Amino acid sequence: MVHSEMQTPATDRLSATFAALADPTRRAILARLALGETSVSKLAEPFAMSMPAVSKHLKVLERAGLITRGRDAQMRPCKIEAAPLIGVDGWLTDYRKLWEERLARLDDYLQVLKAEGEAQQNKSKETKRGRKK
Amino acid sequence: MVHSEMQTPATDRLSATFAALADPTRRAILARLALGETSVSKLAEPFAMSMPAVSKHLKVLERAGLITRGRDAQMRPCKIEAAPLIGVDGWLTDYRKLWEERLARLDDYLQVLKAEGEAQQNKSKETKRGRKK
DNA sequence: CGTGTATTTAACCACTAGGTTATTTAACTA
DNA sequence: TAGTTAAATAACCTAGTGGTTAAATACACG
Repeated sequence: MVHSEMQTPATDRLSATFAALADPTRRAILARLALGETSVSKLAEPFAMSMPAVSKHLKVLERAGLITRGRDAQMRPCKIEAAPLIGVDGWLTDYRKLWEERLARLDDYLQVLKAEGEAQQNKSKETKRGRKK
Repeated sequence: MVHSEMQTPATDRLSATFAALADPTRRAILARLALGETSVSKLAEPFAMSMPAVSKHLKVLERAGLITRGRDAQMRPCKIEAAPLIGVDGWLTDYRKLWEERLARLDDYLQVLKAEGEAQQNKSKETKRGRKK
């Protein structure tokens, strides 16, 4: 029962998107591309790294669907694609209430204190440790 | 001549957040924690992996600030933290116009977005050759 | 043709990431 | 004191990532 099976690290779309965005160089490239299509050389200019390194970053972005590449003579103009970002936005939607609720609670703090006995939320409340706040 | 200088992999906050979110197991853990605090064992239950593996995932989430851990007897209840997600939301804001413009132009694009969600479409329409400038 | 330009690919290296099993720490319980 | 439970740490393995330099590919032009 050894570990003869290794799983693919990030095959799904969302994982690929997040992984691609997890690098500051790639995010800078996207920021540049948000202004318009550009060649690879132009993209590489601001960075203190070799062209092959940039080329690899572009490949990661392309495989994540965050950019597409065309052809203009020797140049391969890169264009940003919004679809994966929409995916991130959608994923984030499920968690927005997390901080929006918290802000709302700050506003209604007095009422919360008042309505302490009112049991509207029946989430896991069984761990009764004396946690004073 | 040699390459004895290695760049920081992902020290900044946003990179750490994206890197933490780039794993389906960790996103599942976050989804579970969005419902309320839970112990590590409870978190590990749905996954076909060992506890140390889950523990490592939790450490990644913690270092990204996405969770905090308390203490309740032997258990270390994990709690989701919204701050890094707000950071992602803020970063995304700069790119929202990218697809909102597009939505304004093609309003049936909404249906495409709704219909997909898992489909990886490599549409090769609109590959217009750039011709000479 | 050959030459210059733009970009990718190949081969390599150090380090990281995600998993395992085995061991250790920490806190409750009898 | 020992025993049990919850979780973390240690040591290890394999594959992936981010960078390098050197060579290969693709295209335009004289």
